[in-house]
Amino acid sequence: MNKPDRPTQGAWVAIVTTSRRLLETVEAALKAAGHPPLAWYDALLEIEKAGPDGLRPFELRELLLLPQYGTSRLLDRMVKAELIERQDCDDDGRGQIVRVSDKGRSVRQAMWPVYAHVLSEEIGAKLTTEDAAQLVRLLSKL
Amino acid sequence: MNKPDRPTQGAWVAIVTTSRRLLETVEAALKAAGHPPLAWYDALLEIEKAGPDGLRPFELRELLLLPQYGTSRLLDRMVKAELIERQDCDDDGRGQIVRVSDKGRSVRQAMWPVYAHVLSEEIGAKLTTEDAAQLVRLLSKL
DNA sequence: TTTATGTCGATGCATTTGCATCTACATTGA
DNA sequence: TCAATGTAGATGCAAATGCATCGACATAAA
Repeated sequence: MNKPDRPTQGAWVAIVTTSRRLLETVEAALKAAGHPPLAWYDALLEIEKAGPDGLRPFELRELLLLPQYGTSRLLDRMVKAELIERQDCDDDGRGQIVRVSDKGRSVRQAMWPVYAHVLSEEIGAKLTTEDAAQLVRLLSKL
Repeated sequence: MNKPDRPTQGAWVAIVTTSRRLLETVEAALKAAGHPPLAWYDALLEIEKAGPDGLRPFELRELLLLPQYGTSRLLDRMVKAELIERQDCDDDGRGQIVRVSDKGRSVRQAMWPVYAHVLSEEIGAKLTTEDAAQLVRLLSKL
């Protein structure tokens, strides 16, 4: 039961506060532009990447690391917003297939510039390429 | 409206996923040990640091970067759990003073080993002191 | 003083999350 | 084939969060 040393605590605080601040900035920018939250972007992206065959909700859950009920309800809302379509699965009577709609595609496209802009300003402008690579290297140890 | 480059996106993903995973680990450990969530720890720590004079809710809000209503309700719950005491402020008729109770102190003390253990295992064991310092240096640019 | 404006903190209401559990189908194995 | 067990996804209910607004007091300006 070791106590974390000072540098460890410093790293922890830096990670948590930085990530929280950046997330809030992104969410605020999306909301200000009248877009859905970031989670919808992530979901739309994965569903889009899955192509015309669509994606099973449990696959999305694994990709986004969401709880099962969270996934179910996220999909509910996105269906209601007509960004995706849910269809019963042929192969598996328990399951479903989820696909993006045209509207979903265009919403995701519209979100990207807003999202990208924040990332450029908040990260791209503040880290050199080497900094960013170094940061990834360090974080990937965790 | 620059597009973020690859390293920038990589850094973003690394920050967000790492921080989420670590936070979930900490929260899960606290819950498994029958303790309150991490936010309570942070609040208790700040209130304790404020000493016998206590702390004004708006000061806590600034320290923890919480929304105003979030602070108000966090304090509600902590008062109900008898970890802190709320008292009307003499100087300022609108305000209050918040202080830790003995129970609050002991709960925070009990939380710390659980918290510390996760930090040691998940960060301390995986980063050298130099890594941690470097990480802090990079994140503090953001 | 009075009045306007600002700040502190609470709260009603809608939305979201968390937890536990449920239903329906699938798979294993006797 | 039929029980037993496992997996996909939904959902009722409680708790937490977000948003807007309010009431009470403070402060500045007339």
